[in-house]
Amino acid sequence: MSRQTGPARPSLTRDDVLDAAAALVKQHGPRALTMRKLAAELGTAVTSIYWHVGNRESLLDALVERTVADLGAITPGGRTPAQRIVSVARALRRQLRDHPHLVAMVHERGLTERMFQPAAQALVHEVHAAGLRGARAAEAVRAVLFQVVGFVLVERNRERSPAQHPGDQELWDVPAAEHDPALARALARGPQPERLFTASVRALVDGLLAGD
Amino acid sequence: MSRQTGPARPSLTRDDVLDAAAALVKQHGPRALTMRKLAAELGTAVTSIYWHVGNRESLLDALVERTVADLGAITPGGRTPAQRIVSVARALRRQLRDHPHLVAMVHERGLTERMFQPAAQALVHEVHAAGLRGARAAEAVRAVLFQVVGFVLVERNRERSPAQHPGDQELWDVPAAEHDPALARALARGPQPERLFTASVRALVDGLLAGD
DNA sequence: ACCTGAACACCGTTCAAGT
DNA sequence: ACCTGAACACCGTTCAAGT
Repeated sequence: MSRQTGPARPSLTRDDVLDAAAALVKQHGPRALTMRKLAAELGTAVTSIYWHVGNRESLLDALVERTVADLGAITPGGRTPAQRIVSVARALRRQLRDHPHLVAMVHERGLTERMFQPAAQALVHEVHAAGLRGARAAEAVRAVLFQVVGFVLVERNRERSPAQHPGDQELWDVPAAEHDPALARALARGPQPERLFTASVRALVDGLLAGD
Repeated sequence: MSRQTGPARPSLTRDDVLDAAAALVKQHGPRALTMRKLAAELGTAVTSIYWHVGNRESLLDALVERTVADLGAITPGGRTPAQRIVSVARALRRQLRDHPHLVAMVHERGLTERMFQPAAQALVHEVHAAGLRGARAAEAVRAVLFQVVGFVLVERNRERSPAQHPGDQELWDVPAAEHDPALARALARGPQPERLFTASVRALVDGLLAGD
């Protein structure tokens, strides 16, 4: 249970701590990140870690901060503004899915706004290009952001607890699909997140751009 | 730190435990629900609780189960199917907001599907009335459910950590609002959840019903 | 059937002490 | 400036023992 990567280290760095913490989180999630396990992994006393990062909470803060900073830009693609908005949403979801524990951690820390700043900037631009102005435009941007983050949160959770207590089949079938076997089948099959996400965002964007 | 409600209790009941647990969660959230605090609150030994509920995890499971069961029906209102779908979404959000810790607990336990069964049934009905069939209908139902749950999750979190690290103002203003002071102001003001929610759901539903 | 205290293995964190 | 062990106050859970 000592350091497994890299050569002998002269003295412990704040970055060493962050690296080891990141590795632990990546493998077993934030709950498995224990100050004591971390110390064991680094081959130091628990209290050394406190000297470098303050405490567990600020360690996690720093970790999130660093991960967010490394995310990379979001560049829209597509011809129409609607297409480009959808592509931003998909890129954002992709980023979040690539760092499975990040969403929850960002979410718990209330850093959502900061985290989605690049995506938000892109969205502002595209929404403007689509002709929305003022409060309507702001609302559209936020609607998409909430949609994406919310979706990924729900989706991530579905994956973590794979066997929903009542299986999808048994849960849906009774009176739901009224004379519509195709609907019944689709419900029983369970959601297909990729399709569902794209369809949802597209519908939302269409609705937002259409006006009321 | 002993029992504060009701008269002397002859012997500890599983329901007593659940009641006390519910009270603790209601006041300070699930994290504050400690087996030892709970025992203190009930005036019993910690180990008695284990006899009645197994362990902390199943205690929380039971708590969620009971709360969900007590939620009450969702009855759509409005004239057009679109209006009725929006009203289901709003009713669902209302239910979730009335039990501030419920969403997160349900979410963590992967009981989302079960929890939204009543709302889902109503949605299936309305979506069908709106003319959607088969896989399209199923997708619409799920899109709305994901939208509502995701929104409430994001929203709840925003409330828990009120001061976003960079304030909304400073975060948004730089290049975002291009020659659109009203947009800049709206972004700086921060979201108005009630309005945003309604607008989002309406847009999503419009988009879903419009077809692609 | 129900309740108890003692004990175990884990936490995060502080602090005085070392180099 | 950096690292250490000891200690504190908390956890969840098990178990043998009581009534």
